[in-house]
Amino acid sequence: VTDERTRATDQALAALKAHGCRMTPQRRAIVSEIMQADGHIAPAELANRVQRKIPGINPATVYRTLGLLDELGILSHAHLGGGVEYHVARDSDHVHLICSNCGTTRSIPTSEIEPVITMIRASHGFLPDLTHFAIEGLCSDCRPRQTDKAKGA
Amino acid sequence: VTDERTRATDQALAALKAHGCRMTPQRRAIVSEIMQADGHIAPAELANRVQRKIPGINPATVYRTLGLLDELGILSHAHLGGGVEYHVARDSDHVHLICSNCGTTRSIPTSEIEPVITMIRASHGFLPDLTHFAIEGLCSDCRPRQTDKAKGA
DNA sequence: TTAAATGCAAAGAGTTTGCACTTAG
DNA sequence: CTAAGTGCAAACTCTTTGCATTTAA
Repeated sequence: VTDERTRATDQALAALKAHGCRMTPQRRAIVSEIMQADGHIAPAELANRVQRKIPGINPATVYRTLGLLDELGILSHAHLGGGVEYHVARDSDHVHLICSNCGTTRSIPTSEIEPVITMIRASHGFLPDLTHFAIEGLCSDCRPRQTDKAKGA
Repeated sequence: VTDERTRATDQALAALKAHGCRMTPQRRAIVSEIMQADGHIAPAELANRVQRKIPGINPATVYRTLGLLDELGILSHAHLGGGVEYHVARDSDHVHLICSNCGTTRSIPTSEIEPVITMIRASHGFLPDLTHFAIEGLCSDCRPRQTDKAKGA
């Protein structure tokens, strides 16, 4: 896993370079840190983590870098429960299911809900990007059992 | 429509009263205003509207009243694109589709995506509440035509 | 060298909170 | 009367922006 992330970091830095951006220690730290993040991370939290490694770094720099990486298509952002979170763009093919009761988050690959997308597109002409917003609901542990049979009452 | 909303306002006020809350001009204005709102409204926007009618009213009062109504189950909130929005709880059986290109918002009744809910529940044991988060995507106007045939390329 | 990038500090939006004052019941 | 409700002001979180300074190339 470490290797993958190191490589992802290098690729992102290379992409920045290719775009004519300069290579600063701050950017290296920010990019490295977001690659370490497990899936997605809120900007403020990322700023905290980076600051632990590069004490002097300013939140504004983190925000600017995130925005830049988003524009370049290296990162994407999604609206999860607690606000916006960033993630590696190529890792965006999964949907977040958040349990409104216990707060547990699960990810499922977009492919598994492909039929959902097809269905909404067919009936409403709308092509949903289900990765952009989380889906809240009740996980199997928190869901009352009878829901299987009687969903109404 | 006016009648319906007047009645909804009265019902909400009655519910507050039944809960032992006092009836103040501020509350009357806030409840009335949210019933006038078309579907859902952001707290800050609601505060603005109410302030136009009761000039002296304070945003804090609006936020407190919204929280109260949410706790009582009269209102619910959903995470749409621009943050949290409140709506009448009993009007929550629709899903918001937001076009990421033109910003247009459409609502579709939950019943129309019932199969989606069933599907996710069946395959993942997760009972989604699709009304709680918006679904972003491309509307029929903004969606490239070829998407109908070749969705990959 | 020199334009890009950073740090800083201020501003901003949206929301929450403590506390004294007001007012509904 | 008296506790619930309000207004006010301050604080708070997260984020953005202008500008002087630093620094990568």
